[in-house]
Amino acid sequence: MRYSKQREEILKIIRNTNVHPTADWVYEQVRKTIPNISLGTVYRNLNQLVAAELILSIKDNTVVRYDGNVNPHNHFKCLRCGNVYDVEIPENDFIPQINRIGAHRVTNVRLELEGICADCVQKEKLN
Amino acid sequence: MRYSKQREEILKIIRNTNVHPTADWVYEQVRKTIPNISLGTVYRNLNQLVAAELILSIKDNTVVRYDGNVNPHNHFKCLRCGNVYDVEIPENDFIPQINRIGAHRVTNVRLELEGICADCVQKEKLN
DNA sequence: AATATTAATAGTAATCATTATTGTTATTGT
DNA sequence: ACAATAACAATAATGATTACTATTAATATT
Repeated sequence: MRYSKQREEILKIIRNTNVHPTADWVYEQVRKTIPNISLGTVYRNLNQLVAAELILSIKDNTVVRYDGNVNPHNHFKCLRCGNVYDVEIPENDFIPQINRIGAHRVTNVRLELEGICADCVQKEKLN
Repeated sequence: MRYSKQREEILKIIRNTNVHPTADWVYEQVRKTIPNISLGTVYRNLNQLVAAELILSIKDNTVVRYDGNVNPHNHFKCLRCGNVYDVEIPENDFIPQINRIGAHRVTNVRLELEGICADCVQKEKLN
């Protein structure tokens, strides 16, 4: 993978946010510094960065979101505001029980959490 | 929701399979008995059946799959053959620890499992 | 440093699952 | 039987993503 300023900028943007951006959001951001970048370039580079394991991709409904935090962790989606949060869960607590599901060999466990985030819970209390 | 033979047929098809079909698969099946049914009708009815909680929808990569089993359960996807299996997990074992993730209020926990299914493990041993 | 090689780019067209639209048909209440 | 309207078939539109093509730029080689 040879260097390009487009890819460097895209990686920097993803590492400097915690909003789990979509390709389109990244596109809007990177256009501020590289105005004539192509949306296709953003998609291609996001895929390359995922392949190189420099970022993670998470599927949210119909869109793909990206995450600069490559440490194993899970996600919590707020059903009210739509934000996606990183959550650390001590996987050891429940993974062992999961590895023997029937006769299937489990290699990958993803926990998807939904609910109301702390901010929205707070706002709810104010009403 | 008023009656239609199209919806009845779609529901029957989903209840009589365990392949977690896509909209397109359902469309091909239902065309055997209702040849001039429209793909749009299949999509609209699948959405209505999900809203009525008569079936479940599960997202698999870029497509949506449907499941006639509405009891709480999780899914295991085989990375070799692509099949999606229902798996029953005693949720009680790990859910309690999860409900207190930070200050977020968790209402929904989905566990997505991946690996090699029993059939593929078996085939692997034969080689 | 100049040149050759080819990955990466910008711009745009194509794809694919899904949803929306429109005119017609079928179900249900009166 | 008839009116009201949910559901239909057919098809157009949408939106996220990928593919294509000619051009540009990063790295290797002389």
